[in-house]
Amino acid sequence: MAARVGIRDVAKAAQVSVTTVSHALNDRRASRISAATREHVRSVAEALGYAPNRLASGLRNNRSYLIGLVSDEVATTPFAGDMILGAQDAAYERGCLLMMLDSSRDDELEKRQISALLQHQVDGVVYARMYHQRIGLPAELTGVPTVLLDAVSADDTVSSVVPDEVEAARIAVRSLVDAGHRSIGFINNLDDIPATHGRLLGYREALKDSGIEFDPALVVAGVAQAHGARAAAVELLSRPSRPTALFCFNDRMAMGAYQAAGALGLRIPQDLSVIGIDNLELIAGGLWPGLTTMALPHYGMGRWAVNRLLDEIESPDDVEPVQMMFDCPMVQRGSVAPPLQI
Amino acid sequence: MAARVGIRDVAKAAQVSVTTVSHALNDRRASRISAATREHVRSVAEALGYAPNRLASGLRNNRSYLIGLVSDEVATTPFAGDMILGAQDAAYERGCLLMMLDSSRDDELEKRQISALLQHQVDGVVYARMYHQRIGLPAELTGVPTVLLDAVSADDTVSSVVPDEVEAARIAVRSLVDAGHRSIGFINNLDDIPATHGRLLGYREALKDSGIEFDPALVVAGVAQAHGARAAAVELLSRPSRPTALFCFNDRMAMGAYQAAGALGLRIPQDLSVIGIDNLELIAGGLWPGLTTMALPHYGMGRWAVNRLLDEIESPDDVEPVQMMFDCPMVQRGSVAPPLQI
DNA sequence: TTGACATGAAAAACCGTTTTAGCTAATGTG
DNA sequence: CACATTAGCTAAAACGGTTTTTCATGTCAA
Repeated sequence: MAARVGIRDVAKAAQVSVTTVSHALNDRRASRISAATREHVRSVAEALGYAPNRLASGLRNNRSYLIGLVSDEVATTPFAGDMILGAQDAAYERGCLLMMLDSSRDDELEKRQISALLQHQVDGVVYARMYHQRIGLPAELTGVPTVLLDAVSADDTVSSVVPDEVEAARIAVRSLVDAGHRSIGFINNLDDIPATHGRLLGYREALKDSGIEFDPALVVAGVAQAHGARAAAVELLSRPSRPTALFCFNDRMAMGAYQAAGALGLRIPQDLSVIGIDNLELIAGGLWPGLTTMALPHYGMGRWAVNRLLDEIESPDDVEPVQMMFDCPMVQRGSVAPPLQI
Repeated sequence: MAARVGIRDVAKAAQVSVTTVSHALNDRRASRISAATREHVRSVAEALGYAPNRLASGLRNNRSYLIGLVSDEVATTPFAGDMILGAQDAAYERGCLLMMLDSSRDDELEKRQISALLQHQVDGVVYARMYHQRIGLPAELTGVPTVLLDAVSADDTVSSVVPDEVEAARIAVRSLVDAGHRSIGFINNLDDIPATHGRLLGYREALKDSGIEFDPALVVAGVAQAHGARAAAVELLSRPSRPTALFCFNDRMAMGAYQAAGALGLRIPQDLSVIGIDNLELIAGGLWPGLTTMALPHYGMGRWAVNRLLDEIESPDDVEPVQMMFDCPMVQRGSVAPPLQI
């Protein structure tokens, strides 16, 4: 590593004091320095390839320009990348870098990892979960600027951002209604999480808005994976008067619905329309025909979380926490069509 | 944020000098301090909840305990999480934290991002690619300890780790042979990347080892996605004497093969055996029946890269770069069976 | 001519830690 | 007993920046 060039080297080369160099480069007290000197110093710094040592300036300014991203299940969650990327882009745009931490395994580990983050003097922490949930914040984070990503806090003491589950389901179901379907099945998840309840609510509201009576028999549930939906879908589609469309809790379950349809000899979308949630390219783009689905706004939520965090850090007054909801856009592929018997 | 407790506070509370505190806590010059004092200082530090400021110690030691992870396409690559997690686990075990950076978009951005990393005084950089490739290292990284992850350098100047493509393919194909198949199709990728050539080579070697003559007509190619394999598989399986098994370039292409089989009325695994590469849980676990496939060792490669990087950082002599290859274990699900006509 | 004020630049203090160089008192050696 | 060694501890000097304070000019009004 070539001996780093420091502010002293620049000062020497430019024939001025280190103070002047600092003032010339950071626009802080710009008034105290002549334009000519500033330009001179800047060109010398550029020529020398000077880059400030963030450790040193962070030490003095009590600001590291580091943000911790604490998450769970990064490895097994396909949208993790989008959330991370959104967070990272926002951080970079505002001059910060992201420090990643995955603590899926145990709370003890999470504690120690968070304290490692704090030792590195992170300016704040984005506490991310890989699916929308309601959580309590680890005690280590009290007093540290924090924003929740894809989660809400049990007590509304910190800002958070989550997708609007109800609206996503409502839009999905309405699109089926608009295509002409009147008998729409819902393959739901079994877990007791906000998405499960929110999407059921949205399903019911969309039906109500369209003047279709809610039929509990059309709602079935399974584990949130392909095989969980397969059995449920087979059951639903084998009935004498089967639904003409299925709204699935997520894309994986929609994959199971495809398999059930295939087993029963139903063509998608001619005989059966299917819509999912998640917009997992791997599945939605890989299925045949492509799956129409609601995209979860992970990238946008990641951006929002970091931006909000930096806002709160940079203006420590006005710290009223904000609970944000993001809309889920629909991504049309080829799995929705009008029902045959219309 | 409660006023942080620093080494001075500990010194004051313990009635000793800051020097003594530093010595008592870091075992460095332990000989110079009495056991009694050390214990006393430690208990006081513990009681006060003292945690050292890594920025300050990094400044002094010229060691930040930060590692940069530069990657591309994190958002769109399903294995990204595994690589990141492996890297992060290894880093954490050795007292470091990871700083993430995704520079998929453009080289100019990558340059600036890497320089941001260097300003934060990272101890080294893991330069990761999301699929096995041969690359040149960005100029900004010369002189910075670097290890390549899932990539090899054009000139062998830095250590690197990649999966053993040839061996993975050989094992996959051999397992089909062992199941009794003699006519095995290979649906390859079109891109000119090491995986494409390596897996073809492994396919040919496995056939040769088994005394089966290589038939170029059994090798077809398409874009590395489900639809790319679908057409290729339909063509291959519609021939009068069709292969009884398909080795697919990756799991997405295997998904296309499933679709082709379904369209042609072939049951998996009774009428057709399929094997993939990647072990994408989303696909391999979601398909019906489950897909037998070769797992790419992303987690292990991530760990290795960070450990190797820290080894090189911690013993700057002995910097002979190492080119490492990782084996790919087979994950059996339900897509391979003996051929019917045996 | 002198005091008030503006401007530009240098010097010093500071951030929290580690390391170097001393200092003191106790111990060992002849 | 004189002297060297060493154990145990501490003050002070880094580390590389930023911020604050101080100082040296120059300008202008009274």
